Amino acid sequence: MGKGAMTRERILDEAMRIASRDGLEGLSIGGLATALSLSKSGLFAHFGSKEALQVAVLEHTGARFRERMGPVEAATTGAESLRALLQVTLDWVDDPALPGGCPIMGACFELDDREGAPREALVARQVATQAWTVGQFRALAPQGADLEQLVFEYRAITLAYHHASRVLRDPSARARVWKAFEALLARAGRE
Amino acid sequence: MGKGAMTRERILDEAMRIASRDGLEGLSIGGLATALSLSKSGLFAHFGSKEALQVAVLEHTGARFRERMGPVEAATTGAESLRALLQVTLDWVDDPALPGGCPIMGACFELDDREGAPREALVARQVATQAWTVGQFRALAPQGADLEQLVFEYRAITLAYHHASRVLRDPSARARVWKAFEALLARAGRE
DNA sequence: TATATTTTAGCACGATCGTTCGTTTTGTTT
DNA sequence: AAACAAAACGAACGATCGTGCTAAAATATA
Repeated sequence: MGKGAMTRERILDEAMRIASRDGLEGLSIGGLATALSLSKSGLFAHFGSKEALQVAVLEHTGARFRERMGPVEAATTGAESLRALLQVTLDWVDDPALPGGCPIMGACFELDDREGAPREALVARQVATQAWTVGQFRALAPQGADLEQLVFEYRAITLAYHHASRVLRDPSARARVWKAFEALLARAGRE
Repeated sequence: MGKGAMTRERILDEAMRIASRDGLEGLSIGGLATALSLSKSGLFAHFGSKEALQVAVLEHTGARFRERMGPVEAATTGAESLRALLQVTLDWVDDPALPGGCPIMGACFELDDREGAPREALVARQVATQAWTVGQFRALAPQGADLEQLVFEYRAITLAYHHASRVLRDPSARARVWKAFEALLARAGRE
């Protein structure tokens, strides 16, 4: 890996951190450069535009999340996979490297009504994740089950965790998540 | 109502609209003034600071939402109340006056990690809403039920609607919401 | 080590940000 | 109609925004 690629990684790690707090729009080139002791123009040259930087941050964030999927891939059953995914997700949201929670969840509420490359990058990632999750539910639900419905409710739980934990600062947010998740699993098996 | 109060209302209606798209931070005094054909300083004088404007927008949004609660108050049972609330919420999120969805939901992911008056105003409102919803679940669930858990899952559904409808643009988002909600009601009665 | 290429820095630009000030217009009250 | 209060305006401020351009420094290649 050349030097350019290395600084690019350093930049994106810090950008991910900042975007988790301030969002992709609140992330500024100047502030990012200062935080890394780089010149604004030097940093800028790595991406060419702010929009390209935002796309890079989204992809970098997805890659960093994917690095943590070891326990999920180690699982053997659909239920185990989903349990592991949820555990990884909760830890991800609470990671100190993300002082403002998951930047992708934040981007969902920031880019939902904006057109452009960042939104497209975001949606593509969301759709891919959704497809994977559908597959996990297929492995544990009886044939004919409404798999997309189950995924809808699964994502609902993760969004509610973000809300309960970060907005309300409810200390029992994790317990609520697991209770809701097990109820969902039970319903999936029954349906 | 004096003239000052009238323009203030006009300002806040437009500010709510813009904040729904661009968030409370993306909402700018200059842009808001231009959209209303007012001078920047004249508009600014109504609030004294951007932070105060943000707080005013949050409170104004809450008031506008409360104006739509008629069907909810008309309901007689807890289940009917919650059904009506959910219906009102879905229509609210999709209202053309809010091109970017509910500004309060957006604020939840924008202010969650920021300290200050706007966050406090937001959380106070969320806590009050939560208390009201707990009361509705109490009216339909058997004694000893985990009411806070039910509210957690109720809010999960509304957050997931925002996501499915606005991010994924899933045309069956509403159907998913109602299916999840009826399942939740059934579980509440059983528990 | 000399050369070619990549990476970083410095400086400046027009635009916009939130905010302050003094003035002028508008509305209300006596 | 006169006097007062409220509201809106216009201009300017320092700061920061994203984005060019050019030169210097650092790295990779020969």
